[in-house]
Amino acid sequence: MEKLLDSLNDVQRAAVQFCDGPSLVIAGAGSGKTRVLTYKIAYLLEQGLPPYYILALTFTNKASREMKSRIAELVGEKRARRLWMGTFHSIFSRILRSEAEAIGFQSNFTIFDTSDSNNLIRLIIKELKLDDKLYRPAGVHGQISRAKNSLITPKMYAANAEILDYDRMSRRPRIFEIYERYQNRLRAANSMDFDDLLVYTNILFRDHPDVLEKYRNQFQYILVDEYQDTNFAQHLIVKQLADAHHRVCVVGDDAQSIYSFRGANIDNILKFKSNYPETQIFKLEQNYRSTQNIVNAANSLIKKNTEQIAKDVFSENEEGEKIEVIQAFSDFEEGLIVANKIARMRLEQHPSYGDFAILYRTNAQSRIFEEALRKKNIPYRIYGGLSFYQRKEIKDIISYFRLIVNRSDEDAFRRIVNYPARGIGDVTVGKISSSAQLHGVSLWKVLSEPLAYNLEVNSGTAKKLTGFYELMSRFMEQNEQLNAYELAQLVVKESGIAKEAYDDMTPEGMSRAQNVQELLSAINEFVDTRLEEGEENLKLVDFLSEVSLLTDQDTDQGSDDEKVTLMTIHSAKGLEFEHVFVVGLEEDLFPSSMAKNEMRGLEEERRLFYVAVTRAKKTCTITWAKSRFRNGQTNMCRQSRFLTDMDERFLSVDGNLEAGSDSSPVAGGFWETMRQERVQSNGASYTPPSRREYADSKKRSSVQSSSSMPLSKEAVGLREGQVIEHERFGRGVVTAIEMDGSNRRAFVDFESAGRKQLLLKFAKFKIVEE
DNA sequence: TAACACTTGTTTTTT
DNA sequence: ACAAGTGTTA
Repeated sequence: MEKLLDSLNDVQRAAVQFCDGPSLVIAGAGSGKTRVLTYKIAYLLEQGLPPYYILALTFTNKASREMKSRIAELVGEKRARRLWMGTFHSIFSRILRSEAEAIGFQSNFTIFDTSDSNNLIRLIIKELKLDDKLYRPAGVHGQISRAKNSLITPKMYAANAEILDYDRMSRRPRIFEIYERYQNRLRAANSMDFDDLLVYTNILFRDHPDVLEKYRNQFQYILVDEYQDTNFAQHLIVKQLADAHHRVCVVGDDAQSIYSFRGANIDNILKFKSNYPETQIFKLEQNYRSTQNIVNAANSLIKKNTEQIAKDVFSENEEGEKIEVIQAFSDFEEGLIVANKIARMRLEQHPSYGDFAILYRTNAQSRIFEEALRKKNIPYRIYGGLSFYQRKEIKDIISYFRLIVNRSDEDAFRRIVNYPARGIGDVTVGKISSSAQLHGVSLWKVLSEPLAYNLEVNSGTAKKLTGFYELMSRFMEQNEQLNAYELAQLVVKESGIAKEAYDDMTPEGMSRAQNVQELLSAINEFVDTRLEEGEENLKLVDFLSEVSLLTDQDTDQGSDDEKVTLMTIHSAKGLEFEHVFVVGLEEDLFPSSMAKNEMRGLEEERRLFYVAVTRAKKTCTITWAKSRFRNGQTNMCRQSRFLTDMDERFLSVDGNLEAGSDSSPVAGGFWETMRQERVQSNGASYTPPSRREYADSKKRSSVQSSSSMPLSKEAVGLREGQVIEHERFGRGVVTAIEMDGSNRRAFVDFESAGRKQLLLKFAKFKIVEE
């Protein structure tokens, strides 16, 4: 341990060793925050505190997994595993499951994700016969979510004049009714949405002092990472748990608070000390990550914000290159410039592709970079977009699981009662639903005793319903014996999903089939790894409770891959790269048009930009485009105000930084011709493709391999003419490669299996011949 | 009831 | 441009 402490600087060490009271660690970007947290936990363990007395809360699953493995390196796997470490949502869902009865739930409650919530809200809006133009599910859900994050119950909501005024002003005065119904429906379905996990934890602690006492005693030391991103509900949970002993350490950086849209309240960190007057504050100000230039540029940027904790982040690394600011003529050219620069840097120095990251404000920007990179044969990996578990076919299967585990789950019921199609349509479901509402029971209950609830359907429909009922009942019975994987297999087979998926030979169908397969493997892996860790034979309910809190951020992490990383700035938080490109620095994009009107919003955008720049270790390049194709139109753009927020001493700008005056939108047709005629030179000149070619390149761009690239699951280097060996289909020649949304697919003539289309994301094969 | 064409909103970020 | 939701037709 001594040696361990020696590797820390003075402040870090002091922060690690201070364990007797509340502490606030203000951790500037790149200042070794995670290091302090992990060492601190190791230190606590070393002092003799048992691991299960330590509660460590993180913001993402990924962060907690990483920290866990780093702690395991320090103190051994065995002890690390017994820590209570995870996201707020996962830790408290675990606690809620074991205390479920206290708050009137069953421990197998379902967790709704955002789209589940939106669906339910849509349904309620319909039932209330409200205008769905005004009451858009996502908007209403946002409002409800905000209320929940502030621990405002439906009753409080309905009694709060200020909120009601606000709703009336936005011409949606009946949100309070929707909220109440929504909450009742969730409860009736033994379900919680994400926010409920925090709300009910608070209620649990508030109404059950004995339970609170138990966890207070258990969690002798509490650590919270990314404290600047906590919302009121989270803050209060921590406060309640820490109130007795005050042994709580929160770590964060107010300058990196970027989640207020989700209810994060920067005041939590700004006012931590007033909650605990005896708080010790540690400021980690030395940045070990970036060059001086990057740190200085970032500092000059963040200085423009008003609300913040004073700190002086500095770097003792080399001075480094200035931040290059490049203006592109169009979004298309922006992609080319970045791809070219990556290629050039690869030649001149020798960085691995994994050292590069392209960071953007919105996911929609990724595509243009994908295309540019693909043209240059640069391998890349995209994070974000729709997650595996959001795909329809996956959600459908999961819904089977949900209904098996929790028969009150109305949403799941609706989803699968006619999937695969078994002739039970909207009318029938409507009948079941109104009968269920009339009698105050679940849909499943009505289905199980149709006569008792006066369900009137014709005999044909009745037969179909019985069929579905028996099918599900069998699953429910089997669930007692079989483990998650065995049952999942059974469900896929017997429900007819397997048949439907594998019979469908369209490319979409094949991809669906592969997704189903992928899900089964995931479940298998889940059961296997848990088995290895010595846990019981896992049931479907265990898988479900884990999977509902999983996001695409967590699925495939092979970060040291030889691939350029493309992601939003939000998902880049906490990461670092040698060479970072921050792209799309234009007004109304970054800062987003949504945020620019309010001071707070604008400052948050600025912090977001700060986060982006400080991801870079060696070089940072910023680009913007004078025109951009968005929502089916090409628009002229003005350069972002953030560019002039930075001290130019740390920048190297091509052209001038004062934005041009052209801000009027330009019609697409006009712009297309411009595109063809104009050749912009930034060292790299190019001839814009004709409209036709451009469209083609989207659909049918062929990918060539660079031989040094290791063949991964995604088979980045696959190109036409190669011979591959496929797991199921054997040998075949690649005849073409196409893009299909975010998926690439290859057309292959197999020697024995004939012509097939493979989704490269999932296909398992080797390249045998060039 | 299912398949299909049509209309509409969407694009800020995610546990 | 695109996906998702809605309404219309077979």
